[in-house]
Amino acid sequence: MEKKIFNKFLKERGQKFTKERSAILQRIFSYHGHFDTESLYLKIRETGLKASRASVYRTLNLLRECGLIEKVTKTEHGTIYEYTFGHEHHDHMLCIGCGTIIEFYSEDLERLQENICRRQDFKGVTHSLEIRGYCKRCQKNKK
Amino acid sequence: MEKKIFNKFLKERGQKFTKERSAILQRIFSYHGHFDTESLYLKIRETGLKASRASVYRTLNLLRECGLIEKVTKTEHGTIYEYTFGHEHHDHMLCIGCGTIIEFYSEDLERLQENICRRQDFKGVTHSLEIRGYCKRCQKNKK
DNA sequence: ATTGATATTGAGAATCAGTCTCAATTATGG
DNA sequence: CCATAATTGAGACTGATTCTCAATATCAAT
Ligand SMILES: [Mn+2]
Ligand SMILES: [Mn+2]
Ligand SMILES: [Zn+2]
Ligand SMILES: [Zn+2]
Repeated sequence: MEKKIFNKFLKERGQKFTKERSAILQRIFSYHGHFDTESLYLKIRETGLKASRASVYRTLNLLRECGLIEKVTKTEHGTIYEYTFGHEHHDHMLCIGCGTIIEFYSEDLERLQENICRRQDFKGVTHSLEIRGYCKRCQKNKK
Repeated sequence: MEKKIFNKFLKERGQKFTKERSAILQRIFSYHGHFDTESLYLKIRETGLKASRASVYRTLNLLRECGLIEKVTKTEHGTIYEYTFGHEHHDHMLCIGCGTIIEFYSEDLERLQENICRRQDFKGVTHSLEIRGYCKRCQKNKK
């Protein structure tokens, strides 16, 4: 399914659906969640498939333009992406203690943001809300 | 006022309030808003004061720890900070067209976020909400 | 004011994610 | 199969940020 979408996207731009791009897409699809560029690159090597770092970076940009993945956040160690096709929009809590990412979605929150944009004559396209703090477990460990 | 705070912060850690740190703080204070590291560095040179890039980076980190400034966002061209002391908390809309930053604050939004955290047993410390889209002017220009 | 212990500075080296180069290779429509 | 244009990958490059370390500045105690 996602292959079809990517293929169509590439065709429309006169670009090619190569082995490397296929390998990258396949691996990302296997995550069904968050991943960073370097892990992705290493995972691909591990599994015998091949694609250079350059191709991984290039393909991630294509997949983003195509709408299959999104940047979640930039850490000191690189950009974190997530596979979004077939996943509902959501925002993130990030535990400062252990790095855990909690996903959440609130209809009220989304609606409220739309109202705020309207009030400012701003046409919102995307947004990212990241709440940093301590997860349940890390709160306990601190005591 | 902000000098006093920074000074106290440094003393408590056995650190020194040097000419360079003073120059950097002074310049930041003159912005009363958003700024990026490189502009800050250049501005300091322009005005005859002196501080190396290394000192600017080091001092920005200190000021952040001290709570006088905050990171707003990371762009491809570097980190953007803002002076927060004496300014109320707010979030940002970022125009994809022209780069304009609009600040906004919503009591409802803040309260809603707190509720969401509570529901997940998450202890929120900070958050950043960035809405990307098109400002009033850029919406017009597109037509 | 002098001293001494400690923190800071700055020039340039180092780091590191991400991008670019370009010659060799591959996909694709006909 | 062919021709053409896109892609690949190794390694060079970029640009922001951090690190190194010898020279210098700060400051509390004398
Ligand atoms: Mn997610
Ligand atoms: Mn602001
Ligand atoms: Zn945690
Ligand atoms: Zn605009």
